[in-house]
Amino acid sequence: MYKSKRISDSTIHRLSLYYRSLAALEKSGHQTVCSKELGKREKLTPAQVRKDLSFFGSFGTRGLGYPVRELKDKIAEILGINRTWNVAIVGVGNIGSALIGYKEFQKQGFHIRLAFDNDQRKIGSLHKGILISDVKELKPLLRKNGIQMVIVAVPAGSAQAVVDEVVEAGVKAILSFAPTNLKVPEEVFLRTENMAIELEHLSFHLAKPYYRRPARP
Amino acid sequence: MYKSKRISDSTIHRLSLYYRSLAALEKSGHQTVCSKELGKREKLTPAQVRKDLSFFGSFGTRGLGYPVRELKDKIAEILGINRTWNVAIVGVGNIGSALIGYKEFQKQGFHIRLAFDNDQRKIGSLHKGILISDVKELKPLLRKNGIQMVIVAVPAGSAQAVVDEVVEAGVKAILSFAPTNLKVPEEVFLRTENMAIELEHLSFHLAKPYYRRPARP
DNA sequence: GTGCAATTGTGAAACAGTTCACAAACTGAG
DNA sequence: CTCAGTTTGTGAACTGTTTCACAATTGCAC
Repeated sequence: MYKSKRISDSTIHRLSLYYRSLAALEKSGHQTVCSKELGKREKLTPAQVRKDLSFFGSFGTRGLGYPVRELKDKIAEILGINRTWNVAIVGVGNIGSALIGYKEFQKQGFHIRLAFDNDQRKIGSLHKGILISDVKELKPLLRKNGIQMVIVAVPAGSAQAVVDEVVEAGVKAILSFAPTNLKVPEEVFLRTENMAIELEHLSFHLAKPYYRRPARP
Repeated sequence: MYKSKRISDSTIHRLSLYYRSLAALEKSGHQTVCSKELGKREKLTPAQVRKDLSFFGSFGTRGLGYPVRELKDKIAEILGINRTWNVAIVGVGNIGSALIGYKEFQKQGFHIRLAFDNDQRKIGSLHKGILISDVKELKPLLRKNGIQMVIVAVPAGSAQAVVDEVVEAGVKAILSFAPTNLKVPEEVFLRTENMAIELEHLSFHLAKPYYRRPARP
């Protein structure tokens, strides 16, 4: 039975993985899938799959498994991707520019509606079909366009100032690519992504001598 | 005392955070820092900081704290970023292209030496100072240039084929941005990054009604 | 129908990660 | 040299997550 409880980040992350596997399964014509198969595809134990899903309800049929189409829709609902979201990007440098053109976002219903920069040479120009606005216009434009999520891709030094504006505009979800710590009020959800840290993770594993790889299941 | 043990991903991730805080502290002229201060800067408990560091040795002085410069260097050594790494990027689309120009990599000693694509219009051209090679040349060129890490930024459909080549070339660390599951042999370290999943995480938090935000410390 | 095989949903157990709490070790003042 | 004040390093306790194991259900064959 469904219980309201704190759902862990790892569970949410895995829901996204299940969603992708289910989408693939649906495409290849599967009607149902069991936790064993879904687990195999995502390198997880069947128990993990069942436990994750059980936090949100009971969607399977004993002896048979889960209905692919239905479960996929249910997860979309849980993740809030059964709808579209209005997203803005601040900072049209390397990363920001890449994200504007990133097809996967469109596909999942994340629509990039606005892009901002502080470089006069970029402001007013079209970038992959998006007009780049002056970051000075950030707050009013976010409000006016009903933006719900903002991706911050500016240098570390200017990130906090941008985030403050974004918060003031009433946006409650921010994804930052700035390699710095950011302060946001309690009610705003912030995630920070750092590509360099990902490479450092690789480097740690190559560097040894600390760490031993655990046995695979 | 230093104990060889499986180090958790979270600890490794936090080491990267400490490294950044320490670099900032060094720049601002601090000689020493205590776990309380370091924890405050990264929104972690002092105990967490001390525990993380204790996995690798004992670097502090009781009553005083940690020597900033020394600890920073030590963490660099642990993470393997006290040296340079030769990195190649496969796929010069939105993401790949952004990463080629990403300054933070250079700064941390990750040098992008090669870039590959399968688009004849891109092959042979310079992209932000890097010559784009034909992906058909992948294996020999990785070998010849002593590439130690590869970033895979190709569409989901071609990712496994690329990864197989990369593995055959003897590369032991791969960072993938392809939204798909990849198989690699036991001895190869693979991390998969997926921007869309990050946005789905935001979306989950906005969507409710599942989840209740936990109290902040 | 009945029975067999399959698979879920879920408490309980095991494991992993975090925080506590305190002895040990150091600094600096007097 | 001693003492008060700090802060580390680390077992132990705690908290959270994953895995186990099994009753409860269902599908399907006959």
